[in-house]
Amino acid sequence: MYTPDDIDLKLLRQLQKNANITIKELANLTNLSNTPVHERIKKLERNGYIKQQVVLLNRNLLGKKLIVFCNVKLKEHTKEIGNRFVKDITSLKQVTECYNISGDFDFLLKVMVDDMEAYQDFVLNDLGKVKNIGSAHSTFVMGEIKYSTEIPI
Amino acid sequence: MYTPDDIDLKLLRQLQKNANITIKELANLTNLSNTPVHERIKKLERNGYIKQQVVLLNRNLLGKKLIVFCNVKLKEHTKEIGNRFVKDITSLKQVTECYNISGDFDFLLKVMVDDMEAYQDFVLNDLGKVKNIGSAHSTFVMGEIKYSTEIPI
DNA sequence: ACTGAAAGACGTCGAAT
DNA sequence: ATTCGACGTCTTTCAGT
Repeated sequence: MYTPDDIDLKLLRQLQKNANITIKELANLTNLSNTPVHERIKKLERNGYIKQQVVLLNRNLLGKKLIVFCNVKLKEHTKEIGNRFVKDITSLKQVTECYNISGDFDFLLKVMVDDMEAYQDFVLNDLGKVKNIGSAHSTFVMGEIKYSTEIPI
Repeated sequence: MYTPDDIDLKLLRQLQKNANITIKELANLTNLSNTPVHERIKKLERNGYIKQQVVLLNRNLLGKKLIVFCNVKLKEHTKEIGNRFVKDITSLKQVTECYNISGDFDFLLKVMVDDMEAYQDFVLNDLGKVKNIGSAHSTFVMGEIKYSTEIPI
């Protein structure tokens, strides 16, 4: 098992802020030359520390004005029913995040849609088709204060 | 104001899945040559549709085993107190997301830490220093079912 | 607005230390 | 494990349609 050292962590911190940065710039920041920087990044990728490289889009410009956190409780808590729910919910593209949580509810969904009408449609046509949902409670996002994909390292 | 057409949307869908894809590959997918693909991407960047290019890291490998959703209610709801809270909370690196929400609480924080001990430390030393918090309720993540940065377009 | 090709920059690899 | 240098590929630009 591979453990990143301080230089690796420095590279990861830079890359999760801006993946466009060139190897040459990273080499300057770490006082190394291209090759070791390149090899370190490849090693971090091979070992699963770097999962993916993506662009982040502006959801408002693309019409996705509404985020809703939807708390869901299942009717029963058997393994089969849980697995089925996970499979169904994962396939819904409006559900960008889903967590199994502690407390009064079983799952927390982050749902991204155009507007309130689209959310109503989501609840009726998408969530409505998912079996064994006992209850659901929606919390509406009025303002996005902070959104970061950075892991605090 | 610029509005993306179907080809632009196709490019955006690809790029938010994988920003490593080459312009040549995107050109093949859209039956275009390099130049228009390159120009379209630059235009989408200039117009703010593409905000950022980042790598996504594996939080578990980096020791961030615990995510907590923390619901916060302020003591008072004046503009000054709200602004101050936003400023304070935004500066905390463990708070990766923060939303102003409807319902019994005012804000929902997504907090990422190593473990329960680190969360206790966060609540006492970081959240504890933020003024005007009336009450806070923590929901612990037991399992991450889905996490995607993709905007559903 | 797109094609095709040319120029330049960058990622990538091998030899050497 | 790092440096240097060379090669190949991709981004980027430009003339032409």
